[in-house]
Amino acid sequence: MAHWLMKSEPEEFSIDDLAARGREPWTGVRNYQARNFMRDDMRVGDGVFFYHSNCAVPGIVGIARVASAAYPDPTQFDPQSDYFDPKSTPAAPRWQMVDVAFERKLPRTISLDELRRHAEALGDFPLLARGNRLSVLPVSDAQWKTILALA
DNA sequence: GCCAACGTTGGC
DNA sequence: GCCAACGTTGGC
Repeated sequence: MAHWLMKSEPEEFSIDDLAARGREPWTGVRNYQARNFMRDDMRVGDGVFFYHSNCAVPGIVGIARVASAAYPDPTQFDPQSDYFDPKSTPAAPRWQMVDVAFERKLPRTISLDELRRHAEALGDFPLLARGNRLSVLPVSDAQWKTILALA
């Protein structure tokens, strides 16, 4: 079973929003590397760290699960959507996504700052890499355990 | 709001 | 196929 970290801006969609909805299509990923992780490597049941980005205290706030195989993100075909991609067509969709299901909220936020303080234990963790901007990234078994133990 | 990092676009 | 310009991400 693989593990992942997925970023969301809490003003757009927070862990509380996911808790309220139960399950949510992960729309709006427009980065090929992130898409490829969802399309090629994610499996139903994989664990996901839900990360709040672009906010007062960025960090991991909860646990979710991959709840579907990848399928085309409908927002790419919708001219009204912020995520509309005029170069994409239903016959040849560019962007894929998965559904994500709420599992639990962590008792407290494991902040980016705290994660940095455990950089050594976390080893090669892409979230902590300089200039990292990926919104979907892999988490190793060891990293998953290390981070869960912090909560 | 600033700006560093970095991905994408498009002219050549 | 190079690379400058531009847009976006996301921490601060």
